[in-house]
Amino acid sequence: MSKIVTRFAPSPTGYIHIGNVRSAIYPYLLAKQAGENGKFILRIEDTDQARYVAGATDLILDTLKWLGISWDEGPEAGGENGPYFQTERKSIYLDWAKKLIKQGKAYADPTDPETIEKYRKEDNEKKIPYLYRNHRPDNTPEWQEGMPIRFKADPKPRDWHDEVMGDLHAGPEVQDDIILIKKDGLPTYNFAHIIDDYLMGCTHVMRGVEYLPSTPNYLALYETLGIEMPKIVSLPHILRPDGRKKLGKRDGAKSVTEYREDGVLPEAMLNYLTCLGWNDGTEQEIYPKDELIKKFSLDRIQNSGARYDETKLLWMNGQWIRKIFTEEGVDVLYQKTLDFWPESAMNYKEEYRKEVLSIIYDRLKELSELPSMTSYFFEDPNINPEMILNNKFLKKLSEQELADLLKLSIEKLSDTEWTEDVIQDTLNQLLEQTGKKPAELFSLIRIAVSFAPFSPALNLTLKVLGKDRSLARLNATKNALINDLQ
RNA sequence: GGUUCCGUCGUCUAGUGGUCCAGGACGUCUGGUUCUCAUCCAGAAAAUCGCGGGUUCGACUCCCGCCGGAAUCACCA
Repeated sequence: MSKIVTRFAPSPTGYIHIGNVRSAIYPYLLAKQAGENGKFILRIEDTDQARYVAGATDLILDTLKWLGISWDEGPEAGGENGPYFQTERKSIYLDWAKKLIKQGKAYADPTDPETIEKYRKEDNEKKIPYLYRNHRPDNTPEWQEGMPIRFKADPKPRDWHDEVMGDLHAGPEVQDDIILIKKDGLPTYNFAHIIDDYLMGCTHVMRGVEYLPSTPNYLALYETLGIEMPKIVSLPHILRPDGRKKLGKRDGAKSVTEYREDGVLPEAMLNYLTCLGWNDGTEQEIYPKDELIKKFSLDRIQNSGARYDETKLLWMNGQWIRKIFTEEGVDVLYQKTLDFWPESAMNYKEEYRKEVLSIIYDRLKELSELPSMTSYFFEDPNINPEMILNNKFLKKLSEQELADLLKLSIEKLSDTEWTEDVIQDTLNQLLEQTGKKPAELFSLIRIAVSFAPFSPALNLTLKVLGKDRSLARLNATKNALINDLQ
């Protein structure tokens, strides 16, 4: 198998959001698929000092780690091709640019921004496309610090192959004298990524389709630099839920870590995002990471944009919660829920929290629902007789009748051995004895004990709650009903 | 405006000339699982395959035109 080196090269301008994580996931998957022959590099493109956000790099690292995406080379990991921050590679780019000047393929540009702006305006007014190469100065000075360096374009028709988009073509009119080195001495993305990808041995350049229009310029650069072109992989956009536009921060694209706080599992996130715009041709929906790595393929990446659908992500999260519980057990799932329990749960033993988790897990879509779903297991609920009296199954019964039913239930349950099976037997006997429908008796007991809109199966709820506490709550509710009567 | 890309159920998608009056999943609706909310199971509705022409015995699949949408045209990445 041939070597595969991919990279994710974010700029530290903020958090990673839903719309752009995929350009980290896909290259990671592809590199891992190659096993020993694969390498995934993380490179920080911090050449824009104006947009630089302190702490953004940590945010990026944190997000990738959470998703389970590890890098073979890059910040923290190190590697033989470092440094991995572009600002620390400043002199490398400058050397390459100077070499190009010497060969007459680039030039120092003394033109001030105002003049450039004027050219642009004039061309716009004349309704001709603005191309800087039409305004190329005749005599260019020796380069000195503080002066940008421009590439001397070699405009001609360009054909290339894109692993996702297929065979592509562009005419000379899109090729221009792009800036290689800015006046602050740092390179532009256009130049830096080409040098870095080459030096780092990248075999694939995976990035969003927004770079597709500038690819002809890159092609020209590869050519004059004498660099073998890596495979180009253009990833279609992830679209806003409400339209066809690409999802960006401006449209409220949530950061990936925001979902961590909501209790979305990284497994589900990775699964959902990978399958948004990619599938293996089968009807499978749920893929663990190792399977994603094994099955991922460039040629099955969709070439049109995909609408982001949070509902499906949440569905998938529910699937993953259940999958982890049934396949790996409570303990594994419990470890993932640690940050989500209500405060009151901390007064209880871990074993108890696990018991609670075992009976409510299949109702969870997001882990953040844990507190509202489980609070009555940890603190006594407020007794609210209205909830019983207005219940659709119970409102035809009188308060007296309800109190009597509770009284009888308390008596029977007091003599019951507290296991789920025996509790169920008792409940069944109660049904027979009272002649009530399950909808009536069970609803009554369930509400009396939880005052929650819903709960797990009654026998399990009682079992986990414990005998003393169940009976105490039943009594309290019964008394409240009786007080109401007087 | 120039350039380029894209176009199958509401959404994500399968489909590479006949097995497709188009399959799966999410969502929606209905029913079932001794109470609730979910889960799970069963079922339903939902795509004249953007439109119009060709090619062909036959097209969602190939060709042309049109329309629609998007991206991009920075000393940002």
